[in-house]
Amino acid sequence: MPKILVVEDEAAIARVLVDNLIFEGHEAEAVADGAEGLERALAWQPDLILLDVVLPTMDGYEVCRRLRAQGAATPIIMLTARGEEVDKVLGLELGADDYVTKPVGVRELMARIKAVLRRSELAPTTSTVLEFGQARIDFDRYEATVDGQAVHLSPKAFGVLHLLWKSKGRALTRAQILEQVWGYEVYPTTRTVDNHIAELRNRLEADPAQPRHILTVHGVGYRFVE
Amino acid sequence: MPKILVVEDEAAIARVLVDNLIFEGHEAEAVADGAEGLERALAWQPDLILLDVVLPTMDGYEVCRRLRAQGAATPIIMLTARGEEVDKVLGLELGADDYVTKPVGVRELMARIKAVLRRSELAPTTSTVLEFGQARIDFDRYEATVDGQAVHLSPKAFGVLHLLWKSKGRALTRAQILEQVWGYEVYPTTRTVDNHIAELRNRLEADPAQPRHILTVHGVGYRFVE
DNA sequence: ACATCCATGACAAAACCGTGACAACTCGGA
DNA sequence: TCCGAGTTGTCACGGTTTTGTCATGGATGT
Repeated sequence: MPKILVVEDEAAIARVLVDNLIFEGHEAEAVADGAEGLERALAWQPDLILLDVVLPTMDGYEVCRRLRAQGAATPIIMLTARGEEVDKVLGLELGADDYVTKPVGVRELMARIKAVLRRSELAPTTSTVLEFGQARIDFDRYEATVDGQAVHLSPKAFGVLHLLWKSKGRALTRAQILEQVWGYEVYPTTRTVDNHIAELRNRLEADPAQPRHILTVHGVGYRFVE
Repeated sequence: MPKILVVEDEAAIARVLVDNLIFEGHEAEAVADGAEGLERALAWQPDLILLDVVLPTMDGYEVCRRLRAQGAATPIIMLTARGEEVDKVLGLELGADDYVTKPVGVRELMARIKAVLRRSELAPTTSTVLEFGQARIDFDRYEATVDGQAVHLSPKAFGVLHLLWKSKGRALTRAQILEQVWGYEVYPTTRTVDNHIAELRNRLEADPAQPRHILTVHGVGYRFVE
């Protein structure tokens, strides 16, 4: 259950936010000024901070800067009024993870929160090595092995597999795969994708006729499971 | 091509909006009162709703509240007249995604629409996993399990179930189901729907003869309850 | 010039879908 | 309560669409 700290001086908005956060199954707390926000953030160690820019005692930018200076990696979503300078918020200088412009729909805000939380959970997945079954694929080195034996994969095959892996589990249409791997301009037949899928299965699956990882979703496209 | 519903009682404004939306490449429809708006929103499943606050039969706030109560996640842009009490906190609570004050430039409104649509695409889809009884269906992965055992569903079956779920609780006619899942041009017999319902019941219901979730509404169609 | 890669099209295999027929059921009226 | 019209459940069949596979020839880079 993620802990979320709301730093917001308008009581009505703070209440709405906290209520919704709790309804979404988070643990939520609100404080009304900047100094208190900083203190609470350090003491409570929330998983995410919703930080208004305009605050008494210390503005949101400053809170953000000081947190980062302390080495806190907590994701921060800034709440800015429409028309405020937004560029610097996301810059490295401040290190906020996202920002929203008020007024903002609760639904959208909740969605952003989910997105940021998910990203921060997944963050350490910097690994470029995929392993499944007997196969091992290193996308940095463009190397693949099965049972320790090197097998050759074409560049496109690497691309397709990488995309499927990044989208782990989700079914992707052939059009999506083409767009992502081939790029916008080029548009080969969707049948082309099948070819590369076949190559991957033939070279990586134990039984290419009964694939266990590179799966077909009839009428839709393909998906990958580890 | 995103579908956009305009709920606006001033015919002149509604017409301008619809014309512009169509010109921008959207599919657009207008209705002139609140109750009708709610009904159309549920039946047509638009991708975005432009919702006037002042409406006959049911005001915009109420339409918004009821939609959200039904679990609809459709993005909503509220249209308020200048000088009206724009209670943004109230709006926040109701889950509108943006506000626009009339009179508004068409260009600005179109820009907002684009922004909201883009955000809603990027937003992490509010759970694509449906669970009921012993069944679990992941619409992203096109994967279904019962008691943890994988079961196979055809693409159309996924489509039908997804629609019923989005309209949870409400009865849908076979014609509505065909329109949403199959699309405009194609019009198979309504009996075809029964087939896919049968497939769903056979594979997902504990006792297909006594369905507890995928229900028949005699003389109307089908409805789904969790 | 050579090897690799890749897009295309043709064909076979598999999955899916629509249809129609008939049985079972529902509901309202007699 | 019974009956009949209309509605829904079920099933199997055949056509259609989608996918797997392969061979061919063009493109690219060495």
